[in-house]
Amino acid sequence: MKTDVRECSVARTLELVGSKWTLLVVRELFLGSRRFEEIVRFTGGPRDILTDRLRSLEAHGLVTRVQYEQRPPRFEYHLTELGRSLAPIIAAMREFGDRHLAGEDGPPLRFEHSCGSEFHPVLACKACGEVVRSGEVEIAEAAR
Amino acid sequence: MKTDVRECSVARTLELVGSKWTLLVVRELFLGSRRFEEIVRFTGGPRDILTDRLRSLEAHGLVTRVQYEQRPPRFEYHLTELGRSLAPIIAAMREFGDRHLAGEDGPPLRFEHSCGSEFHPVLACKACGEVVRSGEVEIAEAAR
DNA sequence: CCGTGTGAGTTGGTTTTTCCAACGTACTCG
DNA sequence: CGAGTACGTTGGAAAAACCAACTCACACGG
Repeated sequence: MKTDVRECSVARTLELVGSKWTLLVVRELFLGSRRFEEIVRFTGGPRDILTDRLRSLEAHGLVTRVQYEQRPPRFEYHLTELGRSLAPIIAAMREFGDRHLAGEDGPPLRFEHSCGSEFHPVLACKACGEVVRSGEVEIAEAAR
Repeated sequence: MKTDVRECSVARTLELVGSKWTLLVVRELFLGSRRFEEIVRFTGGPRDILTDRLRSLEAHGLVTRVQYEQRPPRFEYHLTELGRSLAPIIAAMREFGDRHLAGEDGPPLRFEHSCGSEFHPVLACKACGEVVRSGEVEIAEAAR
């Protein structure tokens, strides 16, 4: 049996953020959580796994761990520039969830854009600048 | 210890597509694979797990399993409309991978926006429609 | 009509991950 | 002093993933 695994950007990205809890950690950091206890509380993930995910994100340069207190030693987690560039992935998931798996309660956190109104992230097409809705993006070509 | 897990669209989306191999199966279907053996070959995933993922995607209405031959029984997998609306998620992951984890080979997946040009996702503010740059989004209120 | 091949799984057993509760450490506060 | 908080680590159980081999149903070549 020939095994002809496709090397692609999607697979490579999933290697960084594809394991359980990782993207929830990232979401939590986007939502403004900085401390370990917050991440535990708001994701609901096991502490040891979350530790592991944070270390892994750190190792890949998506997150920095900063000591903000020496006595006792306390740390904060921040997304790096690279980590923040995961925003479209989180945004696309939010969009999908909002549209197709909506709960009654709205988004748990409110962001504000510099335009003054509440920020709801959506994906836009870089070429035309238009906001993209589900169904407007199609596969163009199957490059086998 | 209070456990105040955040119910959000990201978490709900991850419940559908967050387990290992699922998004690679979806990518494969976007790339035009239809048959089980193709999915096995191109994702490299274990057959039993891939079976499980396909059943799960089917159960959630993201994929349909169609018999295209009775003797011997053979099946095809197709993304449903709902499944195709995962495109922005896959696109965002591809974009991240292309930009930051690039291999030599170009992007295997080409998406097309309805405007006609190749789709590269960027983040925009839903309210004003403007493309967002880092630092333009602030937390308005922590709704914990 | 026999042996080989293909497609789509299923099975049994091993390995790897995850999960959970409890513990440790290093403080602060009353 | 005792309780509480923050940030983990540990050990063992449970769940998930992995793998090779097997099944079934047929098709095809010799």
